[in-house]
Amino acid sequence: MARRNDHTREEIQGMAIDATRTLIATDGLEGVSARKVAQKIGYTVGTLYQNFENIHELILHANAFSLTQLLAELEKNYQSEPRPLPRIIQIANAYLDFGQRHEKQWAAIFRHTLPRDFVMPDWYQARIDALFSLIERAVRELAPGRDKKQIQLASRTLWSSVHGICLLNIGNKLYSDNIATPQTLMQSLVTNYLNAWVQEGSKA
Amino acid sequence: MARRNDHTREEIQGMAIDATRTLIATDGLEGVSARKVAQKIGYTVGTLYQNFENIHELILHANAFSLTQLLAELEKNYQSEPRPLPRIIQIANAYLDFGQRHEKQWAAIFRHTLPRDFVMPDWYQARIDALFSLIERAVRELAPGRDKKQIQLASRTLWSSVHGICLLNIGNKLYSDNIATPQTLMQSLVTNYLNAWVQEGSKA
DNA sequence: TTGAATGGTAAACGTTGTTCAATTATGCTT
DNA sequence: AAGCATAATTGAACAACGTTTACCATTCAA
Repeated sequence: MARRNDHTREEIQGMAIDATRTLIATDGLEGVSARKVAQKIGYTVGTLYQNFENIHELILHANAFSLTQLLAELEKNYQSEPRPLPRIIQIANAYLDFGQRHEKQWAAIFRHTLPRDFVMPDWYQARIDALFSLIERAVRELAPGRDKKQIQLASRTLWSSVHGICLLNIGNKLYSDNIATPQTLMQSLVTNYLNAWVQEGSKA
Repeated sequence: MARRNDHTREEIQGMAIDATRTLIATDGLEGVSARKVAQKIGYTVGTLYQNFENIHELILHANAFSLTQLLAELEKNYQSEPRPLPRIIQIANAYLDFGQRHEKQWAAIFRHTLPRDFVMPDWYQARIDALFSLIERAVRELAPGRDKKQIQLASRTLWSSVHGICLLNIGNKLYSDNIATPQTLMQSLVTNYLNAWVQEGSKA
């Protein structure tokens, strides 16, 4: 039954990635398995393993797709707000919002652990870097005077923190007290941190 | 061969938890399996499953142990420094330090995902709460005038952020640029955030 | 038309979590 | 002391997992 549907190698890969994405979206990362993906695209596992090194590569492709989506949404928020500080707040909230709307996908990105010997592909690392450079760009416009090292430091600090808030928001969906919404935490973090950081810079 | 070594139920449980802890310490969370734990304590899987509901309960016990260790170290740093702000910085650094010294254990705590139907036991949640209440206590002493809601908000924000920095530090052990150490990020976060937060409070 | 190369399958291997009937050792009763 | 009930322990089994590979079928080139 070879070449049954005359699917290109690229087509099969695309179908597999799509199938993986929907599996993640419905059942989370744990719901993904080679056999399920294969069955979803009408092939067998063997075929899958001729198109992907292993299942991690497949998941990485699915996650890269989510990262691209995420990046696009953040970029949109970047452009819709010219004032530096509100812009950063907006981006942080968009990040939070994406995590809430696509909880499974977001979790899949950051919970997926690849084996020790697996080297992260360049095309994947590039997407991570793009995320960091977006926020770095926004921070730079907030304080154009600071040197590169300082801006890097601040953006990494800020983004790690933003990420931490998202993480705890998803993990424990608690905060049963309906006052402290994740948005409130985010607001508190970004404004306080950046206000002090800008002040510290103008003092020197 | 029943009751081979006359081990109490409690003894077997303790042995299993210990074995799980060392497995985590050496091979990480992925290195844990029911059969490996059973073999390490000289029993078979069947016995293990008479002492634990499932493997998640076993891992949870191992992680609870790590949490207790962590809490003890943070508490030590709490008492060794009376000034509120340096104290918080010290606790945050101790958190970071613990994550670096016990990387596998730390990762096991926060990467372990329990199945959807699994209800987190009280004795486990209690340890998480203890962590949060420690930092809440420290923040309260920094700004005794603020009301409870505001202190809760600030400590949750702060701790989510501290956690985020730890997380990205462990995940990507990069920061190849030897300038931005995680300690530097931590310092930047805590001082800037808390300085602005204290100021914001005295203004009202 | 034959031969080589490719596409695809199905079965196998070792591992995982989990269950359970069968066996064995113990404590209690007679 | 003998027998019995109870508890502890085993080892095999099950389904699902990632991964490999021998084999078959199809296409293309010569």
